[in-house]
Parts: sequence; structure tokens; C-alpha cells
Amino acid sequence: MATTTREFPKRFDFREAEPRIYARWIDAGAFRAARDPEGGVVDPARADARPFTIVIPPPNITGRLHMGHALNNTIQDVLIRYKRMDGHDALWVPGTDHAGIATQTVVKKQLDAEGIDYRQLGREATVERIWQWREQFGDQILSQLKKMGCSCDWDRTRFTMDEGLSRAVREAFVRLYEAGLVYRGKRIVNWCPVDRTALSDDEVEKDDERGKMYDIRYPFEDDPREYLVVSTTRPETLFGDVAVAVNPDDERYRKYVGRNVRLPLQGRIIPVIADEHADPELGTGCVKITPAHDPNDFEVGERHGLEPVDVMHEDATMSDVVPEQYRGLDRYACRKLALRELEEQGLLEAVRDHTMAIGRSYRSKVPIEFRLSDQWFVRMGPLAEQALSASGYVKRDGGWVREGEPGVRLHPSRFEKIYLHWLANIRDWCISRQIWWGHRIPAWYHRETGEILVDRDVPERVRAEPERWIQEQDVLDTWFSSWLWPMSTLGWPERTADYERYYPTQVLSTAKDIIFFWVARMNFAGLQFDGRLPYADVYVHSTITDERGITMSKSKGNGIDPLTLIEGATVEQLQQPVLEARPSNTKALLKQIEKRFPDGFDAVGADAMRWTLIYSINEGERVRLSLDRFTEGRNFVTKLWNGAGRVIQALEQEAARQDAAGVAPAEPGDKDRWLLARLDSTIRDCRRHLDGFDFGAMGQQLYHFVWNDFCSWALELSKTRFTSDDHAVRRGALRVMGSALADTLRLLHPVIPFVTEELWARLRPVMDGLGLWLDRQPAAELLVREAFPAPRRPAQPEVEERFAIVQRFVVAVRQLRATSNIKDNLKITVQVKPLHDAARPMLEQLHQAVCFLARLDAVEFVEQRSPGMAAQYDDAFELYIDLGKYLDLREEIARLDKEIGKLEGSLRQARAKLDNPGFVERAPAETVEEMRRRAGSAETQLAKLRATRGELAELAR
RNA sequence: AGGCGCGUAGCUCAGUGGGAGAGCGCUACCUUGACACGGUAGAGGUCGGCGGUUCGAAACCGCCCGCGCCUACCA
Repeated sequence: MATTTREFPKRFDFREAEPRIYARWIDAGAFRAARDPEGGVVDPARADARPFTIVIPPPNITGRLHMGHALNNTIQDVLIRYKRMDGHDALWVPGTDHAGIATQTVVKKQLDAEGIDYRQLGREATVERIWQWREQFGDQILSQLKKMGCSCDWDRTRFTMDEGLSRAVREAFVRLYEAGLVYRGKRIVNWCPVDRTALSDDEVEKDDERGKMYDIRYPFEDDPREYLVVSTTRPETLFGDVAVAVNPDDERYRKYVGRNVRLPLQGRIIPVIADEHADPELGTGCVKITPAHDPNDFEVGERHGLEPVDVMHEDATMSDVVPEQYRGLDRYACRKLALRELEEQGLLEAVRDHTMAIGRSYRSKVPIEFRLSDQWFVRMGPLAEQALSASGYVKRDGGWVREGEPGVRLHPSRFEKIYLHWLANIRDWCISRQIWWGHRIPAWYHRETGEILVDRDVPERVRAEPERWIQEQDVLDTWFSSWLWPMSTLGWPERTADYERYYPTQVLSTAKDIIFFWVARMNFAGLQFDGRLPYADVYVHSTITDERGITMSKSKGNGIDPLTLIEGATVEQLQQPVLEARPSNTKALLKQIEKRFPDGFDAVGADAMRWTLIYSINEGERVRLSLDRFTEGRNFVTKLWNGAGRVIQALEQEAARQDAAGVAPAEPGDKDRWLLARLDSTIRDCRRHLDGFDFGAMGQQLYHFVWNDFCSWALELSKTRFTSDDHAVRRGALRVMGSALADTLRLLHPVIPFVTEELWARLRPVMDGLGLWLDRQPAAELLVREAFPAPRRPAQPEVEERFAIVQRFVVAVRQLRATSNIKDNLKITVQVKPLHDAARPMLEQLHQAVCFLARLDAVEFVEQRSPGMAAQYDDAFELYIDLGKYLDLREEIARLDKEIGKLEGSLRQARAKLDNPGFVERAPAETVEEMRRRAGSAETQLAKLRATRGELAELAR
């Protein structure tokens, strides 16, 4: 075998390796599902395996990859790679969302910059421009996902406005319309005056803001000297008032009900009415009723049969129903003028500071207007009831009670309550948007009769007389296509081969802020159109925040760009987001960045990013991240790289030598059995954690295994055997370490796919060549296609216990060395008195390795401690070091005092329990026994320590 | 206002009834042959407070304090 030994680089060159490896996976078709969309076999080995499907939450085509995407897609990739390796037919469906308002805004700005008014350009041409934009930039975010290593089946990439998905949208709309679940109505909607469109409740961000409350006098019609004082925050809407309401139980005002008041500034006569809506506690207790501009007032108006008066245009300028001087004014200009005139007329009684929640458009950020308009709605009640039933709830006494098992499980489970609460209090969903980019509502109005036709395609009658009909101008809310996503991407409404095989899917991973926007609605759609829920489990990940716990956002400039991690950034690039956001502490932030990263930030690679994200996940509300944490993640990748490299180099050296070919490797010894037992435990734990969506716990397990068990102990202990002259011993160590490393790479692959694939490429051939696999030879050339490891044996606690003696022994020597400042390069001889049956055999068997780890010349076994020797006491052994030669007496006495102190504390605790009759009587026998053992052990060691201490103190005199 | 969650080492967080843990940071020492993106040893904690349940509470229950998130209302 003529393998030449190669250099092993100190660091994983991810810049070079990641693109190369990703291309290799694509070439190999490693991400493709076992069957193509028509049902043809792609991978015969898995063609009949159980499918495991995830559909990606489609990122907006306008989106740039942010940390939330990075986290969510890493989670999905971990799951899909795990299941793929574990024998499932794994399918991860990718795609993008057309993001109606967001995309139209981006292109509108582009047109603005070119001096083109999109309204003049017209609907068709503008939509054409948006399509062009999406062809050019719409897939950017998908290529960023590729950089992260996401293993989507790219041949199945979908777009919410592609032909199939558009058909699905029309189908869903028509079916709902025919079922009476879609209706058109005049309602108060959230209205964005900048984008001039309705917004759903979820698209409105509410925050407390400081404002004013105005008390305005409304004089009575029959006696202008008398008046009611009305409190309002929106004086400019008074032109739309149709009544003044007081609470029917409010003694102060009851007598005025039925009289009329004169509307200030306009003179219109309106009635004083009694309505529960008026809160006596609030303001003056009199409230103006403006049905066209307030949802509550709209209801009051309906109750009292009052006709709404709309006072604004769609851009929130005042309409012609207001007095002349106000017409065409912006709502806030109008407010200013109205207040001035009210004041001049002596009608403005008071102005008070007032904190109130102001709703703003999530997109344009301007305060929304409540606007009365014709909109399309989905009736949510019946859909929510289906979802509640599917979650195992039944309606009883007006409330919902859990009776059965949920059809979809939310993780963490606390989201179940939130989900239920939302379902039980659901409101109808306004689905029409007054923009051009999106699925145009498939409804046609007759120009004369107003008759409405709704159909999947242009109806026969419309085609016959096109001039008599006009199609609805509005498009559908973006989420109207998103809620069909798990179904439509797989072919619905056709029952395609894909749909039959891969729907329903298994897992949905998402951020919590879109549970209602999206997850709940997907459940509705699944139940309504297919009768099944679209997935079995929903994993809701925590919110990513910066190190201070503040949500990362563009407007705060505190985000970490995933591409910074993968590609690195200069100081200037790091500062860029802050400069764009310009928060109040801009200067301080810029300085801080300069101080912490004077030379910019070195890229850490996709693996380190993925590792850090997975490792940081916790069950709490948020995950705090900083650039430093990713550096720690990179350190882990480097640690694995170097540990693996040492094993691979040893294997390659073995392959290069001629003299040992064919020598049978020695059978695994205690140390080997320990490593394999630890590996088995780690595999078991990882599988359990993955199945339970406990990614953070999995990360902890993997970290500990790689860093401590594999590198610090197994590898250190193997070094002497790697260089042994005994062929069998050497090959025995290589066999175990090589095989354990292979399993470790398999175990880590879902989280850090690139570095493991790279190491696999170097490990597998040399292991094959040497024929040193502990069990079967791996079948796959690429790790991505390998099997996820399974434990070799049941748990073996006794194996781990035996090895722990050796670990404690090594640590004991190191402690004694440290207190006495014995340099590492000074090798010493220690004496041991074995107390446990396994102590002597273990230490003899691993003599060479233990000497290497503890920097010893030799370990001598003795019956007794000789006078003057320092000692370390353990339940399994006593360790002696010749004091005269090495030890600093005073430091050693101080150390003994500390040990004595610790043991005394421990003994006190144990004694206190044992002296408590209640404990001995009522605690389980094993617990009492364990406590006795502990007390005995502490007592024995304490006696030994005290004796030694006394002797040393004598000497020190 | 209601709901949900959190409070454990300087920082970020594990720990669901029986001897307080990890990583980072800190201190001291170490260029030893995979790794200084490393190694060894160490310092550091009335587990937010009070009460209860229990033989035994960081954990379970109640109240309080502090923090975060969500929902609704706020003329």
C-alpha cells in the first residue's frame, strides 16, 4: 500500500472547501428526494423508504439572509440531514414568497429613482417591471442558503406566484367563496395612507407613543350656552362625527340623551346617544362617534342606525365633506388648523398629555388610518373550530376544553396555549390588498348590474361580453398564497405523485412571530382543503437577539450579518449597519466596534456559524448572540479538525509503512471499551435530543464528547500506542480511534456538514486501505449519504466507572504537581496503594499512557505510605509523592487544609441527614445506603488527610 | 388589564426532589510532538425574596419583587 503521508493543515480552510464540497453534493444529487415529482425513481435504495418532508418557510424575494433565517434553516437542515442519514426518503422543499407590498415598494422606489411614476406607467407595465426585478434578484436569498450548506431539493424550488401555485390560490379562493367562507363587505380596515392599501391586523405594529388628548366643547342645538365636553385624540375626524355617546349608567349625562348638539367648525346637528361603549372613567365620559374612522365607533353606529361619514381620501388627506379651508389638507395639517380654529372659537377646553398605542404599518412605518371600505374577507370562525377540533378540543359551556390528543404538536409545548387562545378569539381575515403585485382576485363585476362572478378562470359570460365586465382590481394578501404552501408546493390541487407521497409533511420550523400569520392559517387550509393537517410537529425557535437581549433589526443596526461570519468583514463593513440605522448612540457603537474589532472580523465559516447557532439554542424566549460566540464556535470546529487530523495522520503513517501489513490489530482494551461506551451514550443522547427537538442539549453532548472524551482523553491516551513498535498494539489503537472518529463525523455531520465531509474524504480511504474498520466498511463515498450512527452496545456504566479511576488518578497527580510547582518537563515517580479491585489492573494496563498524561517516569505500587511523603486520597487508591524531592511543604499543608475543609463540609451534610430519624425511616433504602457510604468515605479520607497534615506540620517546624 | 415565560458564578446558560454545573471571562503556570483558535491547575455562587409542602427544595405550591414577550383596550 503506497499511500504517501501528506501534510495536515493546522486549520480547516473553509473558504476553499465549502464551495467545492457543496458543488460535489449537488453533482452527486445528494439532496434529491428518492422520487421525482412524477413518481419516477431517483434513488432505488430509498424509493420505498419512509418519506420525511419539510417545506421551507419561503423567504421573501426582497429578503437578505439574516440571523433568524440562518437559525431556522440550520435547524431544518440538521433535521433533514439527520433523517436522510437515518434511512428516510428526505425531502426539503425550497422556494420564495412574492411578498406583495414589500416587493412593490422596492420596485416603486427604483422607478422613483428613474423619475417614473408607477401610476402613469400603469398596472401591466409595472407588474412586468416587478417580474423583471424578481428574475434578477429574487433568488439571491436562496444562493445565500446554499452558502450555509442547506440541503434543499433545488429541482423542486417553487415561487408563490409561479403557475401552479397561482392556480392553487384561485382554487382555494373559489372553493371558499362557494362554501360561503369568503365574502365581500364594507368594513373598517387598517389602512396605510402611503402604500394606499388595506392591511391585516398582523401587519400593524402597535407601540405606546406620547400624544395629546383634547377636550372639545360640543354646544347643544337648543341652547348654545350649554355644551358637552368630548375627549378625543383625533380632533381632525370630528367632521365625521355622527353622534356623541355617553354611558347609559352615567348619572352626569343621562339627562342629555335624546338632545342634539351642534358639531363644532361645521355646524352639523348630531344626537346625544346612550351606549355602553362610552367609558365614564375615561376622559370626560363623553365620546364622539365617528363610524368611518374607528372600529368601535363603527359598531356603535351600526347599533344606532347611524350612517358613517368618511372625511378622508385614501392618502389621508381631507375629502370634500369637510369645510372648504380643510379640503385636501393632510390629516395632521388638518388637526393643527382645526385646533387653532377651535381655540379661537373658545371651544377647546383642555389639552392633556396622553400615552396611547399607535398602530403603524409594518412596512411604511406611518400611523395607520382606520378606513371604511369594500374589502374581501375570509370567515375565520368555522376554520378555527376545525383547527380546535383537530387539536383535541371540544366546545363546552361556551369555552374550549382539551379532550383528545393534538393532531399537531407544538414544541416547546407552551405555545399550545398561545395557539389555543388565538383560535378561540379569532377575527375575520381581510384578504384584499389595493396593490398590483400579487394574485389578482378572481372576481368579476358586471358594470351595470353589479353582479359578481367568481371563478378559477375568466368566466364564460365575461369572455362573451368582455366590455360589460370588469375584474376586481385588488390582489390577495400575500399570506393567502403562503397558507397553501405545504400543499401547493407538492402539487395541490392536483393529486400529483409528489402530493400523494410527501403530503402531509413531518416538521415545520418557524419563528414564533408568525405562528398566527402563517402556521395557524396553514392548519386551517390543510383541514379545509384536504382534511388533514399539513405537518405533525411544529418547532418554534427562540428569537435571536444581540448580546444585550435586544431583537436584531435593521432599524437598530444591531444585527449580525450571517455573511460576515461566512466571508468576514472589515471594520468599516461591521460599522455599516449602524451607520445605516443611525440610532441615538451611533457614535458610541461605532467606537465600540472599532475597539473590539480593530482589524475587522475574521470569517469563521458556515460550519462554525451553524454550530454556534445550534449550540446556543435554549428553551427560553431568546438566544443572545455576539460575534465572540461565533469565534468560540470556530474554536470547536478547529478542535475537531486537529483532533481528527492527528488520528488521520497516524493512519496515513501506518498505511505508508511496509512492515506491518496484514498484522491483526490487538483486541480493544479497557480504554477502548471506555471510549466506545462513551460514544454509544453520546449517540443515544443525540438521537433522543434530535427526536425531541432539544438542539441545545444535543450541542452540549457533542461538545463534551469531542473536546473532553475524544480529544483530551482518548486521543491523549492513544498517542503512546500510535507510536508503539508492537504492530498489533498500534493497529489496535488505530482501528478503534479511526472507527470512533468515523462515527463522530457521522454524528456531527447534520450540524457541521462541510468540515465533517472534508475529514471523511481523508479518513475513509485510509481506513479502507488498512482494512481497520471495527465493524462493516462504510458503503458511501460521501458522508452526506452515510448512515447516522447507532449505538453498538447497551449502556455499560461499569466500563465508564473503571475508567474514571484512571481519570481521577491522572488529575490527582496533576493537582499535586500544581501545588508544588513541579514543572511539566520534570518527570517524577509516584507511589500508589490500590484500594479498588480495578485500580491496579487499570493503572498497569495503561501505565505508559498514564505516565504520558501525568508526566511520570513510573508508577510504583506499594503497601504503605512512607513517612514524609505527600498524599492524595481517593476511594479507589492512595497516591504518594516523595516530599523531600519535589514538594513545597507550606503549599502542600495549605492544600491539605483546603481538602480537609471541603471534606468536613461534605461529612457534616451527610451526618446531618443520617442523624435525622425522619430521613433514615422515610427516605428510600438506596438513598440512605448511599449517604452512609458517602459519610464513611469522607470519614476515612478525612482521617488520612489529618494524619498526613499533622506529620507534614511536624516536618515543617 | 389579562396571558405566557424568565430570575442559578463577572457574562451567556444547563440543571424537574437526595453531595451546586458547563462554556466564556479572570488568576497562575506551560511554546510538550494534533490544536496557543491550545494545555494544566485554581479563584469565584445565602440558586431574586418571603412563606408552605416534604425526612429532605435550586427544583413542587402560594405570595411578593424585578425583567422580557404576547393579546386586548386606551375617545
